[in-house]
Amino acid sequence: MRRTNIRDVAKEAGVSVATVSKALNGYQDVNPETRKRVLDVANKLNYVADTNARNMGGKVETTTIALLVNGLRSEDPSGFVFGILSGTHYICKRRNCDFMLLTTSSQEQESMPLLQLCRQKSVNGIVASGFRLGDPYIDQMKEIDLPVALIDMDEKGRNLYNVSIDNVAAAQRATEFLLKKGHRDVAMLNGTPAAEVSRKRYRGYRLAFEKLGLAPNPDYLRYCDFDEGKAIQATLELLHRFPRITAIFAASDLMAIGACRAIGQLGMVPGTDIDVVGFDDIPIAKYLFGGVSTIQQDPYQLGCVAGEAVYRMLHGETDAPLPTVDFDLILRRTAAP
Amino acid sequence: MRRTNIRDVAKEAGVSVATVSKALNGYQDVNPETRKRVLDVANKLNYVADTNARNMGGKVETTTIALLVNGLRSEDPSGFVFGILSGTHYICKRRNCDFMLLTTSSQEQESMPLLQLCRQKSVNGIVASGFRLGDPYIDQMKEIDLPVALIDMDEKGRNLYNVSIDNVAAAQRATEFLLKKGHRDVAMLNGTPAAEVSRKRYRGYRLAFEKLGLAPNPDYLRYCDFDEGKAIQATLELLHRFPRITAIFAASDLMAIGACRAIGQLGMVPGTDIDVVGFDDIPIAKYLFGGVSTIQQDPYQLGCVAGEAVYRMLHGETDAPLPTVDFDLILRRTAAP
DNA sequence: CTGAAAGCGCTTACAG
DNA sequence: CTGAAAGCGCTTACAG
Repeated sequence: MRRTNIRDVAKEAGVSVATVSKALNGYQDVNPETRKRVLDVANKLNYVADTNARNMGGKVETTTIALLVNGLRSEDPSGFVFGILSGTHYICKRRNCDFMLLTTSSQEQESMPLLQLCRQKSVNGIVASGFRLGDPYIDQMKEIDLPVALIDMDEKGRNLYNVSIDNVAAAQRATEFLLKKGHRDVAMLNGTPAAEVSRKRYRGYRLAFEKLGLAPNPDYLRYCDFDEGKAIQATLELLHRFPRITAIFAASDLMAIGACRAIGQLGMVPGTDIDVVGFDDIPIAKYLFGGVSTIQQDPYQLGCVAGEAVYRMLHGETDAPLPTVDFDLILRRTAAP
Repeated sequence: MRRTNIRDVAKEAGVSVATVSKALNGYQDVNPETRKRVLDVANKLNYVADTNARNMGGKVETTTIALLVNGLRSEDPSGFVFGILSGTHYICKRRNCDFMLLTTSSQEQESMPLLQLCRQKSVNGIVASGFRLGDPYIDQMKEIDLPVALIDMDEKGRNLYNVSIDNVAAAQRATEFLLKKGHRDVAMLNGTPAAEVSRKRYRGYRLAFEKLGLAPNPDYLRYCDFDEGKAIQATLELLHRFPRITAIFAASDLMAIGACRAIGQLGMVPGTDIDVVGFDDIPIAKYLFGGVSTIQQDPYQLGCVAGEAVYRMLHGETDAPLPTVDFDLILRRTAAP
């Protein structure tokens, strides 16, 4: 059962393949009657031009934008990956691009250069998420000829566009809230120095203090790799060693949840005895501990902006500025006003 | 900046393009030395064969499996879509297929036939999710020449494979648990008659009664369209009209959560005054009301099995049976043993 | 073991 | 307005 091709349509319509091609592609130098006939035949025969052949034949080209995720897991409790994915996909659909999901890992990054991967998959531009400082692809993104929108990192390159909320400002806002409430001994549970967002959130935390002529106690900082279990341990240890601590700012909700659990284990109540503010507003945040106070960011919006950035770079529309992605401080039980 | 093609490699290696092609594709009738030289040159030149040309030239073809989601939203609180997606993607990666995400809606289904969509996107097989009885694509799936794995529906077709847990058995198990606890007035909050899973879950609910020589009270059934708000209303109304009801089986966790909220609004406690069992085990289920009892199913596994089914149909491997996707009854606070 | 040539299904200058 | 022909970058019988 051969797939009907342009020759079948041409024969049936009694014209040349060139005319079929032009009619189907909306060229104006085709007799309206001829066009109609061709369109009817094509429809009747259920004809759809072969994408591969199209991409080779002439100038027309379907553009494919890939979402490249580093370290994809089978679960996505924070909804972060899904949000970015659906945002990017939405833009692809609206802009008539193909959407492809590509995943990689540190190991795979070593064995296949980014450029080769993109060519093999016929990808024209990529939205990248989940990368960390030192990942091989990060360097390659700076040099590569394809447009790249990089989420939650801060790297410069010819075709590299950075997409994220203002992590410094967000962390500063969260910390300022705690300081204004009167807290002075505010600990921070951070992710990892390898994550750009961790550096920025630390800067914001620090800035909030500095604006009041204060400085955070360096002993109050712990890296927990965004892991709930590690956050529990770190919190237990912090509160034990430094009983003066009255508030904790965590660079992710999972770590904030860990902190709250630890607080509970010590017989205290988050939001009553120790204030806790997290980051992300993941779906379960509003349900736990009567509600975890947190910085809300919208991954769907990140995905949209990133996708749109890639699309525009692909089409030379670099003038119009893209919207910034906003954030919000959501106050719930674990750190009430 | 032209992309290096096979001719560049041939020239540089001092052989014909035919030889390059064979060497790169692992054909055995190539002198090992020649092969090595070609590989080295290709590597040096960062050469990657153009996928479009490859798919046209000869028999080799990269196969693309698409996940086709009907009614994709920007959020996925149940994690169901993400799970299926990552499962299907995993299989694609393992099987060396391209993974594409396609979405549709009732409206889009009307305007573009499934076959045309698949051809336009050069898709070779599809995993379909989110469809309902009466959707135009459902009928087309039965006839289409591409292999299709359809999740959570029950349709027969030449190239159509159904993937789901045994919804009847799962619903039966949940209901049996409630009956064994002594409940006799067990209400059911169902989704919609248009969803195959709703019909099956109702059958399971019914069967559990019948096995004890009983029958469920038809007045106790409500369709809430998998919506939390509607479940709240339905539960309030049910408990008001039928005070004898002591347990509720909901065909989704969101509806179970709605039921629990309604119970709370009436000054009662889920699991103490009224037992509630849900379905899905979404991420927040374990946190709400001290834990919602529910039927757990693993969407990642569904995605893997569906992807694998498509792959096998694509390669004529229809003999080896695919694993069934299992489920589990998870008992928590809202319906304790 | 190697290569010249045909062919895959399109698009697009170009000639008419 | 229409069509013959070249060309896109590959792969694969086929001949040598």
